[in-house]
Parts: sequence; structure tokens; C-alpha cells
Amino acid sequence: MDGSLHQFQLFDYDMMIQDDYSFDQDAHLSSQNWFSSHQNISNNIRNIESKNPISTSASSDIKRKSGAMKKNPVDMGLRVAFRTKSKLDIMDDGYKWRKYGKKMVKNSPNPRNYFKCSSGGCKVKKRVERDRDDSAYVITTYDGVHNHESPNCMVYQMPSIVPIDGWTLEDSFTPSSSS
DNA sequence: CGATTTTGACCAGCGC
DNA sequence: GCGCTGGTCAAAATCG
Ligand SMILES: [Zn+2]
Repeated sequence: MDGSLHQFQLFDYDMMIQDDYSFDQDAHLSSQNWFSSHQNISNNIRNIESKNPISTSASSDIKRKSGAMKKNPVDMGLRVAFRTKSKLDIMDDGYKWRKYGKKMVKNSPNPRNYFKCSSGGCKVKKRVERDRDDSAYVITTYDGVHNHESPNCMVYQMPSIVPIDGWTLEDSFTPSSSS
């Protein structure tokens, strides 16, 4: 195998989750650059997040835990779980994550890491856990939606931004009057 | 100096 | 009611 096992494999990890958006099994990202896959995944994630039709709010018994209460079939905000093939934890999805806790889950001899978006106003949380059967895999669960674009704005974005014929960056004041 | 990371403690929900 | 698990926050330490 290659030393770089940066294959991004999207699996419907909604085994127990009900309102989890499962992606298509794009396991063809083998010899592709992990970067390309990265963008793809990121795009997919954002897409799913955007199409968050959850707004039933049938019961107003929402506790302070907006994470994922199994109250009703649909109640939480957003949850995305992936299986990523990586030797180490997942890098950054283009966002900055700050680790805010580590916990040992009984389900696996491996610790679970809790990450939070360090961007202002962004309270998105990420949960990273190593697979129990495949230590080469890591389960990355994203919770929430980003309020800002990725600080890593890579590749083409915003085609127009300068061609604005109306900007007088010159001295708009004092057209011609010196001391 | 600031941001970030690390570990522990604390709290809340659920089960029994 | 107690115990357990899971999750979050906080203080201190470290890195850049
Ligand atoms: Zn964010």
C-alpha cells in the first residue's frame, strides 16, 4: 500500500442515527489526490448542511442540548458521520478546529476527541474517533453548520470582486483645493 | 504574547 | 437514589 492512505471514503454511517444524511459511497477516490477528495467531500458536506429541512419543532421540550436528543424522529440540528481512511486523525476540512476534550469510550479502546470550530460565531463541533475494528479508519462526525466560509478559501472562488466601475479610490473629497 | 493543547473535574441524562 | 456514560468547560502548560 502507499504510505499515504489519504483516501476519503464516504459511508452511510447512519447506523443508529435516523436523520443523518448519508452520502453516496464514493469509494472511487483511490489514486486521487486526497486534496481533490477533500474538496469533494467538503462540498458535499456543505451541500447537505445547506439542505437542512429540519424545522418541525413539533415539541417545545428542546433541552439545552441541541446536539442530538433522541426525542423525536427529527429534532437536532445537523449531524454528519464519515469513515475516513487515515493513519492519523483527520486534518482540517479547511476550517480551524480547536480540541476541547478527549474521552475514552467503552465501545472502542481508543479515545474520542472533541473538536470545536475556532472561528468567531462558528459553534460547529467535530467529533473524531478511531474505528474499533479498523484502527486505520477514523469516524469523523460533524455537528452544526459553519457561519463563515472556510478560512482556507482554496481554489477559485468569487469570480467578481474588483471590476467595479464606480469606485473612486482617489480623493473623493477636496477635488482641487490645496492650502 | 497569543493561541492552542492537555488532563481533570463537573454536570446532565438514562438505566437499574 | 445511585451508578454509569457521555459531553463540556476550565486551568495550566506548551508551541509558534
Ligand atoms: Zn466554522
